[in-house]
Amino acid sequence: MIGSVRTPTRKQRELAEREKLILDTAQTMLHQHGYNHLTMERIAETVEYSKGTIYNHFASKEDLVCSLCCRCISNLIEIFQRASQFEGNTRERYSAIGIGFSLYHQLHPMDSQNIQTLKNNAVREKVSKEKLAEMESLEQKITKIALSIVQDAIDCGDLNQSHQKHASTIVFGCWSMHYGALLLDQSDIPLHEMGFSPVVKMLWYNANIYLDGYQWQPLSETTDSDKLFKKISLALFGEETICNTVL
Amino acid sequence: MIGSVRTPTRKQRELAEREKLILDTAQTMLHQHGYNHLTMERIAETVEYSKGTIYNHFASKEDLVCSLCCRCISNLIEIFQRASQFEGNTRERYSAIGIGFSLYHQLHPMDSQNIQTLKNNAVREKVSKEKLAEMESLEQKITKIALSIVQDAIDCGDLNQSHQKHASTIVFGCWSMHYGALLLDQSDIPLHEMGFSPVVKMLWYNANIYLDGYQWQPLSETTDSDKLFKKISLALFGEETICNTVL
DNA sequence: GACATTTTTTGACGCTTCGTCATAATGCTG
DNA sequence: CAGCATTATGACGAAGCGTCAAAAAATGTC
Repeated sequence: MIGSVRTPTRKQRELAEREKLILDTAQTMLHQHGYNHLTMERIAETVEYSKGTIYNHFASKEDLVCSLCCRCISNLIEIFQRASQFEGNTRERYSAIGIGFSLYHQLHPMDSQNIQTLKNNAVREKVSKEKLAEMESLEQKITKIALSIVQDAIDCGDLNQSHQKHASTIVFGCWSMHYGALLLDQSDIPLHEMGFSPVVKMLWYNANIYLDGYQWQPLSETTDSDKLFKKISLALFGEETICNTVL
Repeated sequence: MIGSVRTPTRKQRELAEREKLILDTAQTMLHQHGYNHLTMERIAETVEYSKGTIYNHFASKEDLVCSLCCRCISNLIEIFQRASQFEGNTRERYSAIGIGFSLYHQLHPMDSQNIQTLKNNAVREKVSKEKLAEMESLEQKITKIALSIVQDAIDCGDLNQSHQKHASTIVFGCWSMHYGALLLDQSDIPLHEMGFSPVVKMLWYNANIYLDGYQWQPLSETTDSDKLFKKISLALFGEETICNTVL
């Protein structure tokens, strides 16, 4: 085990590479043919290793999918980090997180479905303790980013001091609202037919109302919301996003 | 096919009874041993019919689970109907829906998980078109109840006329917030360890803030929220609920 | 380079479960 | 009760998961 910690040995690099290959392959298969068509056999065939080798990397099919899920959450975390560093007041920075979440799911619906898959009990039951812990620690990172912005807002007076004890409740409110909206969007409920507007749009509107409810300054009345939305999404995702996003 | 429409024949009654028996059995097994331990074989054994007979009732395992889910949603609809008839102003009636939702999931977490199971793609993919349509039509009923209260509020002035065009957005906001909160609660994320309050409590608080954001009269400042919560939960679920519910 | 030892890979195999369908059992009618 | 129609049965084929003894490759030693 020479140099096993300091620098990755050639072997370790090869292993990591293969793991990536397996994950990439699985992701593609998942995207193209759905969960039920994703089998360990087929993955093995495609990456040209045997099933046993795949099982050297992942304890079960569910573990593999959980790893995919972790990658997706990591991507989301990067967006959250960019968002929290958005140049603007605390309300804008907090909004940036919401928009980041919302647009990530619009731009990468498949990733978003992966994450959702791991909420299912049947799947979850079969994931190893370790992988599950890995995923949960990632999820906690996300809330920490959000919470730190709320704290900034309280510290600088954009949010009234009296809300100090509700800081985590504010985070939970936005989190649940966004998460729920995403899931409703993802499920086959025909929202449009039922008279609902596009989800990204409703979310942006509702998040503003909600933060106004907390009197988080500056209130949305005093702001050009549409312009702000565009500015933030540009900052987070760059030019091409704007074209694809309806608001 | 004599009398097949007018009165249910003995045969039809027997069929319906057996269907109920199968569903009850499946539900119990699901509650006690989880999704992965629920097999058609085991259900058949327990109800003392053969597998083939089970398949005469349900096209697939997923169809069966979807039927379970429909029963759960029906239960929820009943609660929503009671809530919408709560004696009080429009804001209280709307709140009653939210509380009904929230407490239903607290009191029947297993039912709530059943519903959630059907959001999973792997499961959904295998449900027959018909069953899926049945479920979606139930889900639409729920939103209609909510929407009608929002409309009442606009008509009577509790909500400003200017929100007319956002009526469905208000419904969506509450729906997503509650739905998301429930799912976060259900997943194994250790909310308490992470510093969050009990979900029912946070939901009630956040829903009030959200509706305040829309200026839905009377605002929560002018109300004893705790008392209202207890009054509504008593009206919806009766005495025993109060003991089990922390707020 | 030849041989021994350790590590990794392989795919055949056992097991579980789904869903089907030919056959058996049961019910109904004249 | 005989013949037809409906319903129930469980053996069976197919698919997929995860294992493990054996084969192959890599590594170490002289």
